[in-house]
Amino acid sequence: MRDNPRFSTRQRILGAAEELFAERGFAAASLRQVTAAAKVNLAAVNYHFGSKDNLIEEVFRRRLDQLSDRRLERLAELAKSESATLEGLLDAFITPALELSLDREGGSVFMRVLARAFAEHNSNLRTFLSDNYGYVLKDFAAAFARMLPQLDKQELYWRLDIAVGALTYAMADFGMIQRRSGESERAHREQMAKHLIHFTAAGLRA
Amino acid sequence: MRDNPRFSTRQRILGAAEELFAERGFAAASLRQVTAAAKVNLAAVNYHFGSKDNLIEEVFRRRLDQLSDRRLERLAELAKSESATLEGLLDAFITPALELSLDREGGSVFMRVLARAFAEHNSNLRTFLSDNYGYVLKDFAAAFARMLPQLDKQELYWRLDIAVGALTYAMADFGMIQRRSGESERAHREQMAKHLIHFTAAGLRA
DNA sequence: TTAGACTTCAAACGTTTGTTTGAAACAGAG
DNA sequence: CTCTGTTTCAAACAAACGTTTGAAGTCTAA
Repeated sequence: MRDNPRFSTRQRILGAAEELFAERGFAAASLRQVTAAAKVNLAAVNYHFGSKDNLIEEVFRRRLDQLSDRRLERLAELAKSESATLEGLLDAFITPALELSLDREGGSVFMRVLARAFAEHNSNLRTFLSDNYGYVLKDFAAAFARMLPQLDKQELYWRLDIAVGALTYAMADFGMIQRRSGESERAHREQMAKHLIHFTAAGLRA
Repeated sequence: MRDNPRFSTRQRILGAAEELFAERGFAAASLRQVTAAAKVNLAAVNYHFGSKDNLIEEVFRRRLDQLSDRRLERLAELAKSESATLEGLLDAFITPALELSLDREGGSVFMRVLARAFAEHNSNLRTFLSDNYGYVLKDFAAAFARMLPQLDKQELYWRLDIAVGALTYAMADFGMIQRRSGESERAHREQMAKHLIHFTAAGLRA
């Protein structure tokens, strides 16, 4: 999609920006690199998005609106059913991210962009993410609290913090484990999600 | 130390660079910002380090040489004693990092720089770190393999990957948990290490 | 076919970047 | 003191940055 003429200028810029932000970071990826990769004119960024900062926010918005909705849908389904487990709750959080990362049009790359947002101590970006998507984490935290009543608030928050770290790091593919040759991207990601759920569930319950 | 005249120009630059790299990233922190914070002349960076890239490597070298040595010392002590546990092994890895992060001269900031190195897909940097400090992770991985003989190689590597993610994220203080008012930095960090060991040990054993 | 809005384009704007330069200031040894 | 090597300094370099401009091109509806 990065440079496919059948997509609009807007979409091509978003796709190229996402890839370059994941690869080089927000500051190091220049608009000239982005527009060259997207095969559009340099001025198109400021015409369609107003500024580089707005472009960065749009890159997040395009994916996070859908991701947040899917996560909350799964959480709502879980709340209705009587037989919710800790693994099910983790699955509700992880599977939408897994599906996004398997999206044919560059979804996997976005998870790296998202992890970069944690590394950046950029307060504008953190405020934007917290203001617009913080309620998702809040809802999940409440569900975890109900699932693990034996843990006091402090203890729970410590463990959720650690779990989010493991999830973020793994979904961004920062680790050392490479996809085995002959194994599909999908199979690799599903393996990862499986191990992630198993590991974090044990850590949360311990 | 950042601008304390009793330290050498070289040390002041390293200190200021470490802080700004942690705060803004390697690309976004400019040499002019670094030299201004260190209260030294702009040209001093190229005089003492040759280039910005060399400066970045030196920021890592200054801390990682010591950190790696301490970790391997603890690992060697553990290998001698007969009563090694999984928690002890995790402690051998984490405690040196904890001590570094409590170092009065900006050690805590360095853990954020280290976490940024994971987020950066910069291949020069990754090669530098892997070439110079990869043997530490290798030695620890072998020790974990001995400690968890019931896990096959694939399973073990998945879990270690996830554990390293949790550790990296937590030690870099990327999470949401804030130090409670009235609690010392040391007490906060020690709490974190305790939870980290408990959580990861459960995940590895699960 | 023409009017009007929307989109693309090459070129230029003023800043800021990493790096280099050559002279000035400093240190310790003879 | 003078000499010598080391360190600091202000100034300048070309290159790259985000952004703005006004004209050229494209499309739709009348």
